Amino acid sequence: MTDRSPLAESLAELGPIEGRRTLAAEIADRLRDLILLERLAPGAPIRERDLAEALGISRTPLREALRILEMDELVTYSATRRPMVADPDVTTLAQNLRVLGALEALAGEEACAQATDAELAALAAAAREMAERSDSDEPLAFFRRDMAFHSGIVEAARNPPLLRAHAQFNARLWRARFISSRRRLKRARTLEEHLDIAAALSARDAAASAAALRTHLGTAADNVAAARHDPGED
Amino acid sequence: MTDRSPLAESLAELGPIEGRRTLAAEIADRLRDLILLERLAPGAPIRERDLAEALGISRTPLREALRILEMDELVTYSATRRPMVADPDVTTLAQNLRVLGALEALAGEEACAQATDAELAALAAAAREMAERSDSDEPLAFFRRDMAFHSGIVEAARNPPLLRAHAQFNARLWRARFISSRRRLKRARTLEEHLDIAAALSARDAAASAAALRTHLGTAADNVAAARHDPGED
DNA sequence: GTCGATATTTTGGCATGCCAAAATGATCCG
DNA sequence: CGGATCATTTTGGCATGCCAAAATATCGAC
Repeated sequence: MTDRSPLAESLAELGPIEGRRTLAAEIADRLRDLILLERLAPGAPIRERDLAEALGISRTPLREALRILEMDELVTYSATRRPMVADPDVTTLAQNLRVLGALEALAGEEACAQATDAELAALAAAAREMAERSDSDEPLAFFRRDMAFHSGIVEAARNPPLLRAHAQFNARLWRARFISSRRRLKRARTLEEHLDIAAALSARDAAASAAALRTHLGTAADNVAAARHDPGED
Repeated sequence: MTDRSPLAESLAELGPIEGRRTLAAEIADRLRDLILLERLAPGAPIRERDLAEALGISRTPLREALRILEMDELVTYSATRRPMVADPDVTTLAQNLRVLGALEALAGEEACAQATDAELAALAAAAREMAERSDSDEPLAFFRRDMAFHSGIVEAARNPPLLRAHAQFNARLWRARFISSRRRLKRARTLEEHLDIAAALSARDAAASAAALRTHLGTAADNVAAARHDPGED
């Protein structure tokens, strides 16, 4: 590190100025996780005072966090401004899924032009590994691999705004996709499609990648719809 | 209106419960306009106290509004959390524009399936009218028609999440697109492309609509890049 | 005169408090 | 009893105040 005065140095050690985050952002992340994992049930009302106390913070940063989650559509407000955990219906989920499909298709295209060979190889390896472990993997582990594969594609596109938008829509759909993923019905198809996608990417065939991703997201939409109509099983 | 008790009625008249909005949301909208119209200059630091006072509100709702605009990427924060009006570079604008293109392409596809004949006719009429008025229109009026045409397509898709995402990205790009639109360089091409889009939509040809919108947004990207490299003129 | 240390001011983050409006519960009349 | 009315409590919205950290100004040494 560069030379600094004794005072400046001691200050630097105690208070890192880089990458500081606000409580609100931190809380938004925590709440996001709680919502995705259904520790906060969909449709459940959110009482600011209680939740703030439970989190050990005051209402001000909590309210800012709720604003963030409102933009993410993970928290909605009643007509009388009472906040609650979002609980989108099938139609809304399908609409979001189509947008996600368009975003991933674009990501696939851009990844063909922007990704390094190493990245594409890693994606291909991930798809292969998923296929091999398919039977042994626990639902959550399988699902995480699935999500990581998709996120990897978007990262490879090297388009930060796209990455953020993708993360946003992905979060909205996380729960629904996880639920439908637990029912192993179409795992085989999912895995095939992943391999198709990886192949198209490795060939740097933008059109094929986009097409493969679109049909894959279409499959996801079918799965979500099916899971909603026929809840039980797992 | 339905029968109500005298008391309930008088209360209803004074305090409309429907569609209530918060100050923060209101302020976010106002600030959005101020940013888009450059009454708040790109890159300018935002002092919460001053701005709150200027708006006649306290810092709390202003801060919540800034959170909203941060998600919209119209306000950014320095490493030390000092808020300022966003000032995206050309690369970022191009990246956002590609996302916007993907969103509009999807909107075009869905509009082909969802829009009413009347909506499509209105879009075609709008494109035609724009072409006719092309020479007489003031830059701002021309630009507003342009934006309205695009928004009309997205509305016709009847996909609320898509509509919101589109509005978000559109806002990010508003300034840049307006600036490039003022330089009338490629008005003719813009108008042609609008007619192409309208034609594809009227034919309810999803693939053609998507393709036309994509190339159109590509043109927009070129225009933005050109305007940045060669500022002056108008 | 310039650079660096230190004092001062400014700024954003968070907590607290108050208020109006909505939700809830008690009450009274039919 | 049932339903409307009124009292009570709860809740979210906003303003205010305090604090720590960053920015700026001040000063001093070389």
